[in-house]
Amino acid sequence: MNIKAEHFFKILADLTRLRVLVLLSREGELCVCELTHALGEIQPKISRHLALLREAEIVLDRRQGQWIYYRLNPKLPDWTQVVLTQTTEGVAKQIPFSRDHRALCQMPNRPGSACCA
Amino acid sequence: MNIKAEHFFKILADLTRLRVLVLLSREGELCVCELTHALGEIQPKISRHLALLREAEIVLDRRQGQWIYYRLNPKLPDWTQVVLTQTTEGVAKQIPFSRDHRALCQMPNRPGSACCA
DNA sequence: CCTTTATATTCATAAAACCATATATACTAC
DNA sequence: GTAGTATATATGGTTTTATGAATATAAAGG
Repeated sequence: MNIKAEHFFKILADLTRLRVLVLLSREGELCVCELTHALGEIQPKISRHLALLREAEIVLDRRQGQWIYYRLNPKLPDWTQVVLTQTTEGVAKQIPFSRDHRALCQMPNRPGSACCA
Repeated sequence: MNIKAEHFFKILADLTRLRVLVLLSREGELCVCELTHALGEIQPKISRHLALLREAEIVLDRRQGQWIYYRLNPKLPDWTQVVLTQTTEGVAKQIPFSRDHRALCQMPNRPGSACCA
């Protein structure tokens, strides 16, 4: 696959999308309602940003019943994978990224009742 | 030093700034007229983007006579350094980055008469 | 002083990005 | 079928960002 560096960074240049990517990187796969709860944002906002990530082929989605699960695209070019990994590690302990993770773990009635490590 | 991930990526999310950073990463230090020639852009445009990079503390500048030389800030956080390095390696052979480097090497009357490897 | 060269900044405009609200679609269960 | 939940998209407004053109500043050399 092919992604222009400029476009790749444009996608990362928004706090909401960055928070989504950091969470997906830590958790592997999350549905829209989990992301909405973790970030404390309204659902259309999350969906719009997920659409941008999906169009850029940075994330993949799959439907399971009424839920749609998103995950990082494993076929990203090597250098973008390193960039994403480094970014995730670099900011995971900072606000608001650490708070997002905590909120996710405390989400009630989480579909699939997944549990954060 | 302290730079927010979101802001860092906003800075990288512009093709002109990315070209400047890739060149600086390869060459170490370049003055404004070298960057202007290498990218084939008008001088105010380059200066404006350099100002943004300088304000974000991603690059440092030093005056030498009538020239002002720019270089990457060595005190960037580790993760941003890795990101920059990976980006540079990832795009160095692609257009327009490869072309910028060639244009720089072919610049006539280059101050300091530096020579690209 | 004046001229030339290098660099920075200001200004007005145009394009892009983000947002909240409202609405539409899709699935599930009855 | 209807109701409820999950997700997506469309609309209109506001803010941000990039741009070219013009102008300003600073150094060097007469």
